[in-house]
Amino acid sequence: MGEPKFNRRSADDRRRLLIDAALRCLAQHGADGLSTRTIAAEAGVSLGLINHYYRHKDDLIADAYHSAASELLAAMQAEVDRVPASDARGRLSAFVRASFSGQVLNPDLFKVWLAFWSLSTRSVRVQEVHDTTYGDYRSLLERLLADLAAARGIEGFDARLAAIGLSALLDGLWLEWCLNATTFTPDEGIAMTERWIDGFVGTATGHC
Amino acid sequence: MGEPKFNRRSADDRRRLLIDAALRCLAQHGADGLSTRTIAAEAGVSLGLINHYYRHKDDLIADAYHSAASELLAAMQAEVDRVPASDARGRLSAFVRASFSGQVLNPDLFKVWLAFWSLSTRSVRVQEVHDTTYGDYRSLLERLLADLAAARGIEGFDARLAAIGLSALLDGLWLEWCLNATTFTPDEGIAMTERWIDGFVGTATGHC
DNA sequence: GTCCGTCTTGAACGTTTGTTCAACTATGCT
DNA sequence: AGCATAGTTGAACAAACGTTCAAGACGGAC
Repeated sequence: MGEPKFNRRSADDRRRLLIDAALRCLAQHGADGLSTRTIAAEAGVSLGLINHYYRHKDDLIADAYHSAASELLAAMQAEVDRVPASDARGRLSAFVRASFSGQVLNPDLFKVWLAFWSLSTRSVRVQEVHDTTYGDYRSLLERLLADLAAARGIEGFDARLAAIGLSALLDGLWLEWCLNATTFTPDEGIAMTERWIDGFVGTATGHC
Repeated sequence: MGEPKFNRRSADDRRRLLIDAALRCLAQHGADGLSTRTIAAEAGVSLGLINHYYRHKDDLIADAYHSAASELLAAMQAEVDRVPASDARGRLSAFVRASFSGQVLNPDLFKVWLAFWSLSTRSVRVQEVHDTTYGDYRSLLERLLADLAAARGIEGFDARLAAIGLSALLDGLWLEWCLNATTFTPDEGIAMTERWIDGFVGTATGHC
């Protein structure tokens, strides 16, 4: 007669439910407001279920980090792929534009990442997730930059260093904007980054 | 006869003692390991003393943020001032070198800043400290960049935007290195930043 | 030497934390 | 229909948290 007190789900469904709930909690309350009880309430399940699927809270957060980072990277890649491979410069611009879109330039997302970074200094599990996902992120940038250098016939271009510099500039602008959104506008951020790209690629061979 | 169980100190001395202890705790254990009991133990005082000088723990952290940021900025300014004002480019290089010195490029310091950033999204008190200290930081950079542009006779130079970009690049490289020190060396970071400066100042007028 | 003011102490309180586990129940199988 | 399995629950636990406050002790004033 009465409604069932709970439904049974597959392990994959449950894990996704818990991960999404954890990400919402992090976005809302930051790292300090993230407790097993908060996550359970947000997911609409009982407290004990979390420890049934994750031995420790940190394991869930590591999974959430991996999920969020993968999703973000996939979204960036999709934006890049809207531009044909023949237009190497345009693909790079698509990446930059995506980096300053409302989905990324978001104080809530910043709170989530702050929590991940904090935990990565304490948990090797999270540290590993960071290393792999950030490596993928930089690989994408490196490929885009190398393609551009190749298209312009630039030789001896250090794509690795360029990718590190560009990702640092993007991350730094993202960081500053999330900490205080009044210092500059997203458009100014885009202009600054575009200029960096042109400067770096333009002077890579030592001439103009 | 016996040693006194405690010594009385001035309010300023006590506050400094507590601030330094809090900073050491943050460097060691990060934001999560920071409790009033840990700070008290590190400072060698009783638990109650903290709440005697600071109504709330966040007030102590805000004070610690202000202290650490001021000290860091003063150290940077001192390094810059070792180069004569006539050498605008050299002063900027001194700032860059100081940014990649062992004192700054330090995972322990990173943990401290992570805690400050996390708290700044929650406490208006800490947010205010961030806004003022970061404003000072960017003002110094802006002055150095404007001096360089003036020395080179560049007109229409947007020092504000340049300072934002340079600080973002520096912060981004600092962030990446602290999260994973194997991706690039400090010297590579210096080279990248120097190149950014030359590129930005060189192309500011639109010619080579 | 004694006294007073206040700086300092540490026990105590009420929350909240992560984790455990015995009990319960939905669900597929026979 | 009933059984076995396993997904789910929520009470319980010990530990740690920030904060309060009455009691204690140092150190200067007299």
